[in-house]
Amino acid sequence: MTSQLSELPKTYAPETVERQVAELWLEKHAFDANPDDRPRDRRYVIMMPLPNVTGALHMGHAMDNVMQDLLTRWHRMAGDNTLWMPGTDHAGIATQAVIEKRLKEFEGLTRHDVGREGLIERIWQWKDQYEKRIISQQQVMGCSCDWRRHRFTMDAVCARAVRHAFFRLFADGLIFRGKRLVNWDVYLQTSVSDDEVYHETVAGNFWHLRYPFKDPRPGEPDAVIVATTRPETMLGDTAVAVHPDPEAALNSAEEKLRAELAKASAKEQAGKQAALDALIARRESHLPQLIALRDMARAGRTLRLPLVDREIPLICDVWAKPELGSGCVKITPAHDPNDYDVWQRNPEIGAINILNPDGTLNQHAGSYAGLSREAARQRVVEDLEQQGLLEAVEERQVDIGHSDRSKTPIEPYLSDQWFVAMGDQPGGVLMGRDTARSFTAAGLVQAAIDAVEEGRVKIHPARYTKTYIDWLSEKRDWPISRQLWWGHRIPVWRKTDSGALELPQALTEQFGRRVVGRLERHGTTTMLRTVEDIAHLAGIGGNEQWSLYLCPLDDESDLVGALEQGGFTAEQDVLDTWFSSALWPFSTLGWPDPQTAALNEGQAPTAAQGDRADALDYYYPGSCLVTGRDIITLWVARMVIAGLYALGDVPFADVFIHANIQDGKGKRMSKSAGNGIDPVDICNRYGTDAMRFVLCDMQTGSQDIRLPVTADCPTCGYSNDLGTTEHGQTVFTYVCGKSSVKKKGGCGAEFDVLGTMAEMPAAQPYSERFDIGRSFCTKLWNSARFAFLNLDDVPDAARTAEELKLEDRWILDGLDQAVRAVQQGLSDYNPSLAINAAREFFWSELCDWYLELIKPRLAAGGQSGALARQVLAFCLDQVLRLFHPFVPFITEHLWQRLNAQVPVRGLGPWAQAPASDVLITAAWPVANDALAAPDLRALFGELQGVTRAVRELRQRAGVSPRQALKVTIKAPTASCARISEHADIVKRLANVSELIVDPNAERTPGAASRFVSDLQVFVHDVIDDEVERNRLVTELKKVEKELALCDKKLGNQAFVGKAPAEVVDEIRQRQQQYQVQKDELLEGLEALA
RNA sequence: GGGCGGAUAGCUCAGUUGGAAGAGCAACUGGUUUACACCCAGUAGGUCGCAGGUUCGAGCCCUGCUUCGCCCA
Repeated sequence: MTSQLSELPKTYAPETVERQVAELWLEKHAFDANPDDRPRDRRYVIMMPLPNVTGALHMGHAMDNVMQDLLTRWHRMAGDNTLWMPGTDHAGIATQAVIEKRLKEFEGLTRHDVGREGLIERIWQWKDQYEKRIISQQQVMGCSCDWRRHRFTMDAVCARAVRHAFFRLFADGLIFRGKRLVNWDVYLQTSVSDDEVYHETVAGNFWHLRYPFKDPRPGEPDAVIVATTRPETMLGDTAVAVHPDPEAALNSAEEKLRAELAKASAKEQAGKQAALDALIARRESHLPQLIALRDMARAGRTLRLPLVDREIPLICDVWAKPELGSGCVKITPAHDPNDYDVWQRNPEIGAINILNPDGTLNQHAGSYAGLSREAARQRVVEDLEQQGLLEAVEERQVDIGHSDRSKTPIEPYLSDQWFVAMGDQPGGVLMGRDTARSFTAAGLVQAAIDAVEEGRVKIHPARYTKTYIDWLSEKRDWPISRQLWWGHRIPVWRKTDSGALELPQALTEQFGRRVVGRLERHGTTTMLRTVEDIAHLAGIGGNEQWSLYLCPLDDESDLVGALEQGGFTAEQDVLDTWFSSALWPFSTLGWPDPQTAALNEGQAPTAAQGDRADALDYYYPGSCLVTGRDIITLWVARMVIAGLYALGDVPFADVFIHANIQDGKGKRMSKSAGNGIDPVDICNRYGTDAMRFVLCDMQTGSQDIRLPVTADCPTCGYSNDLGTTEHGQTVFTYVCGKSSVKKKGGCGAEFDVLGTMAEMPAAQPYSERFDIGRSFCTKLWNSARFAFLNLDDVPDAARTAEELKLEDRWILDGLDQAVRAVQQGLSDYNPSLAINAAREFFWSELCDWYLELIKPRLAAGGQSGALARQVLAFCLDQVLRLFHPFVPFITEHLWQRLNAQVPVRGLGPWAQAPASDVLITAAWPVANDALAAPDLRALFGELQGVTRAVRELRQRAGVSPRQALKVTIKAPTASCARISEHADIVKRLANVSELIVDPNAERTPGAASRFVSDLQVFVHDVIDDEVERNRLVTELKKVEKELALCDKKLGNQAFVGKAPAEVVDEIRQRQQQYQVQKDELLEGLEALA
């Protein structure tokens, strides 16, 4: 009875299987999502967190993608109309920084050498190359995205969405221009957001400077001392501040210290006490002078700022801390965030910007103009010292912000920037204009906070909700301009002039539809939204200065021509990347108008097809956003805001935050750090499914994941643990065998791990963690192989549960429990729980027990064999379905083979397996009460217990597994019949030749014994009586201990009185069982004596 | 400085509302009975970071401490 079909190869070969299966899915259009008549609750949409085109994907992205694919495949099988929307992000600053760096390294050029157009062209080439690479990586990983809908944040569809969103925000008065202190990257010459700044503590100095008063009076101090870590900024000082009420400030500082001292631990006490003493001493040493200075400030006295010889006021402001330093502080509003705040409170002091965009000093720095920051610092210190104005220099650890992009120190810098107003607005903000869901929110951020607090967006794990709310609650305006060339140009034209304001008619007639404006004059802002709004512009005249900002909706020539004709100049800055990313959940679906979206050739339509809804209507709002926690504030919050603003509804109902992948040292994997590994390398080495299995297994929901990485040296083959191996010339290379821990071997040759160093031999990194994934695939493969050897002529007859044997019903019950657990695990965003429930069933129940049990039935054939084959085919069918979302390739391949051999499966109407030509769209298994057999679990468990006891006794006695044994079970009379009935199970699995069940059995000489709850198992003729006696003594001690524990508990009135009845009952039963075992043991010992 | 998370077997990690401490890998012992040695059977290994507290009962709840990491200022 051999199969028509060829036998499966003995080992699983992922590379060929994966290729075939990928082609099959493509051929079946299995990833395509098209609107149909399925209702809203039967749709499932995931918008991919768009990877940026800076570089290729690493294992962290692999985790993100696999999680999304897992959910996508699960929902697709469950019958949802499922869309997984792929795409890539232009990542303005990151990408431009990479290209500029390469330009410098390989060609020695700057962006100014190649020009705006030239640079952008180079970036597009880079983008094309890496986008291709990223998509191919995702396809290798099995991502089942609808590739026909792939978008890029700078393509025509997304660009139009950006223009519309900007236009609408502008018209609503939510976009404004203002002077703000920004983080200035002097290398890239752009502002960077707070999120793009990292802090490092470095050794620095604290310089104490002396500023003389302009004309001190007798008895007054003739100078103040201020301290700074950046002495060159003194050139931009516009004031010195002293606290308005130094005594009160000292009092409150003292009170606070006393409170801390009171609850300080013994260890901290000494330090706190010293601080307190110092503070009290200051009252004597500093307070009188600070009060004098305060009075001088109130009297309007001024100081002479050294070096530039500028007169600056002494002012009162709470930023000055009487308890620190001299109690006075220099104020540099244009170059320090705190000083900027002081300026906001004291506008009369003004602000002086002393920096050029490239970080050199400008004309305001007098004779220091043209110097770099570093050179200026040195000169300023020297000159002050020469003039006797340098009081002291302290060494000090200084915290310095660095740009994440260029790795250079950030300079706080006052400049004009565009912002989105995130806070509450007078009159509120209309959200979802022109939609059925429009509503008015207090402000953009408030709408996003409400959405989460009201549960319309749920974040998993829930604790990240706090991160989201806390960040948003600050309601900070969003700076959206970037001084870059790569990105969406800010669509604003401006003109600053005085006198009459006239506009070309081509502009005025488009007002409200294609142009809106913002007029600023003498400190007031007027929004120009309609033709009527501009009527009174005619009234402007005289010498009055004004600035008019116009926002055109598009770049059609009539508008651009009119703007040029009117003397307007276009903004040079581009938008923050996150502006376009925020629109991602709907820009990708064709917003604002899916009917007219400018799709690429061959792409799936966004427009309505026949009587089907358009893509935006059908797929918005989406279902789940899957991402890492670092992006909650940057992106998740902004998508919620944008979705609510544009469409009046949240972009997704759930946010699934998964773990980050770390290297062996616990550092987050990233390409730029050189500790990343390419998932494709792992797929090639272990198989894609193996990688996916392990990623799912590791995603437990609470912790980040450590992935120790190894690389075999390409020169000598030595295995280097990259967690301890030392780097070579760059962070991307390592030196074989050179380690921070002592080890032997290695040849000392340098190698590369990412293939980025062309001239260096490259190693392919791997991690032993993926072994278990490969083992799993092999096991699945081989169990299927075994099944196929036995699945010819499987009947398709309807069966009843009563026809089945114990093991059949037991395995179906196990299957049902697994189905429920997998469903629960996936619903709870706990892939590890889900995959392990499935694995446990498949491996520890189906393979280890069921397959072993039915082997004789399969061999014997007949009715019992036919039944076993039918059950086996059904179980295999269900196992493949259950595992498919986790390990799609191997399961699809085996499914094809199963379909060919056993096209019709199922045990009858109560246990169906609906046919499907491809597994990817086969019906997902659902919980089935008809399969459940909870009453059989205890019985089968009892038989497993006996089997294990016999195996253990055999092993302990050193008896070969091949030698059959004689076994007697002493059981309570009530249990005897049911155990005898299923004695075959034990006989088969423990290699027992003769099994007697007897309520009055007694040990025979040479028998080893073991308890299995209330059963006692005797394995005959395997042991010396002396050995058995010793074991019984040991066992007795253990049992007596347990018994004493039970007795103690039950003797405790508090326990019996207060604990729940079922808990007390359980202890009683336990006590009883130990009592029986104790009696048996004593009896046994007596017999041996 | 504020917030969040981790510390459980040699390693990587689970542990649901408090009610006899778990898995995988590694180790050890035995095994090629025709699916699988990437396998099977069996064994050993833990003062759940430390100290208090609440409770009849704490890995889990509360307080403090030690230590590591992340986020924010």
